[in-house]
Amino acid sequence: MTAIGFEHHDHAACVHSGTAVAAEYCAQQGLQFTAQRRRVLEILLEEHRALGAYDILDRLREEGLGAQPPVAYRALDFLTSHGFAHKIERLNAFIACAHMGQRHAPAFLICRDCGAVAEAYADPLQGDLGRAARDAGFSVERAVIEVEGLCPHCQESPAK
Amino acid sequence: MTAIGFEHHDHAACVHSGTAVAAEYCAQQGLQFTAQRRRVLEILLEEHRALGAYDILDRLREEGLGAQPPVAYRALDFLTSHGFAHKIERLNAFIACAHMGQRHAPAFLICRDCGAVAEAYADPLQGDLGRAARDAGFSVERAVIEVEGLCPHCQESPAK
DNA sequence: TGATAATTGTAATACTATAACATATCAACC
DNA sequence: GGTTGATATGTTATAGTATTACAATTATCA
Repeated sequence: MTAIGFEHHDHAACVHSGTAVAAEYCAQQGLQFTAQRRRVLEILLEEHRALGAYDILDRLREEGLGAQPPVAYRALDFLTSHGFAHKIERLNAFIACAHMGQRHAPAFLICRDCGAVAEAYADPLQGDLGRAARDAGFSVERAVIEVEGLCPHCQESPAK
Repeated sequence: MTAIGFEHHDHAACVHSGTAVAAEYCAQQGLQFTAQRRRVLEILLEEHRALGAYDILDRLREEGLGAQPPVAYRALDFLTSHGFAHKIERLNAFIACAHMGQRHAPAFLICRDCGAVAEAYADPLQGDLGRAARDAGFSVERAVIEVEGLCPHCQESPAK
């Protein structure tokens, strides 16, 4: 599995397929894929970058889909808890999942110059980290793995 | 290098040696290890857990060392930028460095039950993550690696 | 249809962090 | 020792992120 996020691609297609996968999963699991939740996922897929909860809230407000912070946070909680989106802790921001429907332990590559975020995969139980956890007798449930640096494009021509 | 944080040990000793290492390093580098900065590091070493900036600010206030948020944030910026403390992004909190004076890429094991945090080491350039970064042409400068789960103690007798 | 659970609307507030600018202190040089 | 420029501190105000609490509505299913 390779990182997704720095190369160009067909946005419309990933918005469509992303929401379709989420809708399908919700139908199977008896989850309500409501208009608000769907719209927030669409916004994340359309923007294809990490957005703050208040950026999303602004969009919802414009569209008359909700005006108060809990509206955005609830939808984001739903999406993140079911793996349709992820929170980037380093940025206090959210991004649509790039591997929708696949079980995965996400890791993120964050460009400090242009802000682009790519989603990769990294098993937290492998390598140094897994060894340290086992040595400490720590049972791993979830991992936040976020790497900062420069994306290929910004190494050549800095955005700022 | 093994994780430090879940086992008991001599606090007074680590407060003393931690500040000594920081003081020595600052002297060598021509950095000002001021009373405020020293005190914040001492507080972090004494508590030996992740503290929010405002927890620290409360302590400083009690001691008459500063009453406004920038006081705490500035000291924490100094300490984190020189490796004497680390920010735990997942918790929006700060913890004293457990490997003071050693060059290292820290990783953290966070117990979701009791809140204890252990510091481990994990080279972000190894394993899946390093491979994904290289494949994407991404140059890594810094990594946030924070694992959540249960510490050995809370696996046996949950704190909550 | 009625009971129950899940979702949404809304106001208020808590928590986290920074900008901006004035004052004070330090370090280095004359 | 005093001047100067850089660094650090004091303080006010504000920006940005997130949650609590409770009322109203909508969905689900017996």
